[in-house]
Amino acid sequence: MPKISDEKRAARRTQILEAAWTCFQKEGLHATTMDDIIRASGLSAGAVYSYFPSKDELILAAVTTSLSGLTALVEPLLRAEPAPAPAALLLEIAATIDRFTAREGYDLKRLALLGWAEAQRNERLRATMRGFYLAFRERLEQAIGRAVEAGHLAPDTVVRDAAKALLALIVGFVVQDALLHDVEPEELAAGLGGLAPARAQDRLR
Amino acid sequence: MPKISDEKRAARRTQILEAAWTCFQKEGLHATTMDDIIRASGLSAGAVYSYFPSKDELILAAVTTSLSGLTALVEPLLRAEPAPAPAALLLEIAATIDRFTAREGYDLKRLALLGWAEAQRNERLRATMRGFYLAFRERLEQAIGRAVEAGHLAPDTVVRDAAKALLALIVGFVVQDALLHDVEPEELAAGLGGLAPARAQDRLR
Amino acid sequence: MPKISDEKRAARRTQILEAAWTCFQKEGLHATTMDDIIRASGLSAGAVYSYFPSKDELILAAVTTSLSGLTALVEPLLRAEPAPAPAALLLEIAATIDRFTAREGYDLKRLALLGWAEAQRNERLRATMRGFYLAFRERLEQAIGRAVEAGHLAPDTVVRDAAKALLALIVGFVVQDALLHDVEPEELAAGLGGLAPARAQDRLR
Amino acid sequence: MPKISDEKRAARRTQILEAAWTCFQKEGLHATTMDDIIRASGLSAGAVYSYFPSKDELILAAVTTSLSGLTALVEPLLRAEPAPAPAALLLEIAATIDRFTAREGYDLKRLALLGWAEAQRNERLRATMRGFYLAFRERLEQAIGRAVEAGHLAPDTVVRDAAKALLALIVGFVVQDALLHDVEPEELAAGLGGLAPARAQDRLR
DNA sequence: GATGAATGAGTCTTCATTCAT
DNA sequence: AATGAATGAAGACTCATTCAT
Repeated sequence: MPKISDEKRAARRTQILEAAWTCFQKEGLHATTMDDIIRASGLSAGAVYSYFPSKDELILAAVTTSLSGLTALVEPLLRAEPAPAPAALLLEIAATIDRFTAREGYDLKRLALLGWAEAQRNERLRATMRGFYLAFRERLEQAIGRAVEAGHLAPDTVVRDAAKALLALIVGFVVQDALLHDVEPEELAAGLGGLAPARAQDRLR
Repeated sequence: MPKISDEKRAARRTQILEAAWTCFQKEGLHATTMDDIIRASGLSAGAVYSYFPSKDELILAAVTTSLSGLTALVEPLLRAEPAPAPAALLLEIAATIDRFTAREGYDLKRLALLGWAEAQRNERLRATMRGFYLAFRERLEQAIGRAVEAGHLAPDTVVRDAAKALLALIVGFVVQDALLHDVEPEELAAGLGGLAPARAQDRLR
Repeated sequence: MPKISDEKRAARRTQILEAAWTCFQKEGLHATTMDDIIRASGLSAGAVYSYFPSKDELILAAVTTSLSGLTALVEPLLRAEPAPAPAALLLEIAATIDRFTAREGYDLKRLALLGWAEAQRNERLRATMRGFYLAFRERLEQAIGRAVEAGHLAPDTVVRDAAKALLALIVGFVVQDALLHDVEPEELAAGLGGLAPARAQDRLR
Repeated sequence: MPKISDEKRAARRTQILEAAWTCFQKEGLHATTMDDIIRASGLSAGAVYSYFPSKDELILAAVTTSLSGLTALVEPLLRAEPAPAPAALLLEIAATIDRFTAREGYDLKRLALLGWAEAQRNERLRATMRGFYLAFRERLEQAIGRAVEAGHLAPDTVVRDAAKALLALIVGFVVQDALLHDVEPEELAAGLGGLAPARAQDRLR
């Protein structure tokens, strides 16, 4: 019988995670010290360590949680009926990321950049992100398949390739906006439309 | 006269930079210690510090140099005559990045991810990268303008938006391949073609 | 509750300060490394740094504390009733400094010399010492004023000038004894008496 | 047969010494790096090291030279005929120090403070300074003896004690002015006069 | 003789983590 | 269970001195 209830434990976890999240995107993953997080969380060092055994674990949890949150938000868009055209889907997803990002104190885009960099040297983080992005791309593939069925795309579309391009557009939007702060979801979607070949013979393959 | 010749100075600089470059992408920017770089360069601490006054400066130089190298490689593609269609241009650029990356010991994609993350908290790096990407996007705009003139794209194409989308595709390719290692330039280009709307009314705007 | 009591905190602070004090006068301010002080204090690096955020701060604290200690000792002499003649006051002050200095392990005179040198390039230390010496000289002025009233000195004595001369004698005693180790308070006081002009016309002004 | 003449060698030595002197009093003995001195001297590292084998040697030479320069200046005052009263002598010496100090770029007082501090841990410097101050005090004794003979002081004056007091006044003036910047030679001399006992029974001994 | 690039031991300081209370 | 003081291994950087050219 734990002295504190499970709900309280979960609340504490969230409290710490949000503190970490805030610190991470303000200072970066490495420049953030455990002391920063401890102070921001309002708990003691011991308390924080009883929830997360190491800084790496905290990083992993922060990134994973934020990824999950994003998934939950984007998922409905992928299921939308009737199936949207890719440009419309891109618009919705980018706009959702923007909205999510705008939440006070949290900048998902920044955290994404930090996570990608960290994944280069953190085995577990890399595996986790890999899994997430593969799953996400699969969902994109399905959505594109439905767009083909809906007649938005040509029947001979290679959905796997199209999903890769669409994922590139999405993460590329995140990077570009994080660095340049001048990309609107609408511009991106319009831009994709603009890149469509005017002549059939210009289509590759 | 122990005053070292300019070439020798430049050679030493490159020697250090390559050591840093290698270490950075193997370990990440922060996990790499100056001692790592010093040992990898084969010089002494003092010598390294006489060429680069701080680790930050070394990071900046490493990222800047790699960015410049890439620019030099991509530039000819942007000038190609006759103007290529966007998908073809994307293919060429992605393939060039791949080839550049494949150079022994250097993985440009990784370094790019690390640089973006670092730019979040390094003022000077951010400014430098910002300048680079803005300039690069402008070149993309010009190339797209020429593609319009060549009849590859519709006359009413908003080149600015199209350039944003194209840049997103390129950096998105870098991220996706760095994380998933399963994206080929050809697939990306084909995917872009596949995303082209089958029906006119699906084009945004 | 590992929250340490205030007394314990103060005791630790003193412990570190005494370690620093000892090291400083044995090795000088700059030749003393933080590691010397850390080892002498019996604590860890982190512990020492949690009490004093930098070496400079430790130097400042060491000098300030020793200055305060001296002030506390000398203050009663300045208030003595009836007001002593200057030579007697000088004797008492010098003897007090000697006694303070003789405390095991601490040589106030040495620390004073080191502090003066350091004050040349440490802004805050300079300001602190300046404040201390100005206040001390003011107290000397008051004591001299009372000596005039007591009839020890001529009514037309310029107390401000006399205080400057008296302060010079005191700090000059410190320097001379630190360098030559052959000056007794009694000799100094007698010497001041001996310097008194035998003829009225020899008095300046 | 040396490649460069003796005069040139001496000139180089002076050039280095003056550079060192300037740096030392601007930055302090320890904060001054050999590189500072090397750059200020306009010579190469090797050249400087061929004249002074170590930084300590340079410190010793700088202090010694400045002490000698001062001696040369003060010596005539000590020989003055007819023998001056102590207050007058003090005035002259303090004024000379002030004038010497005012020479562009050189602040003898600062250097004196730095030298005293350094002497605490530099055996050779300590010995050198000790010798200088002992000799200087002896010269003061002689001057005071002559003041007694001239009738400025009482015949029973203990010249040795009086010399100690006079030396204290002089070095105390240096310290006080270096720290507070508000002591004029005239005030000091007048102050000494003011401290003379109004009543015979106040004289110690 | 002269040069100044190179050396590398040594400095101050930080910070993830632990554990006595 | 909780606290936060303490640990100590590293890390970035400096600088007196040397020596190949």
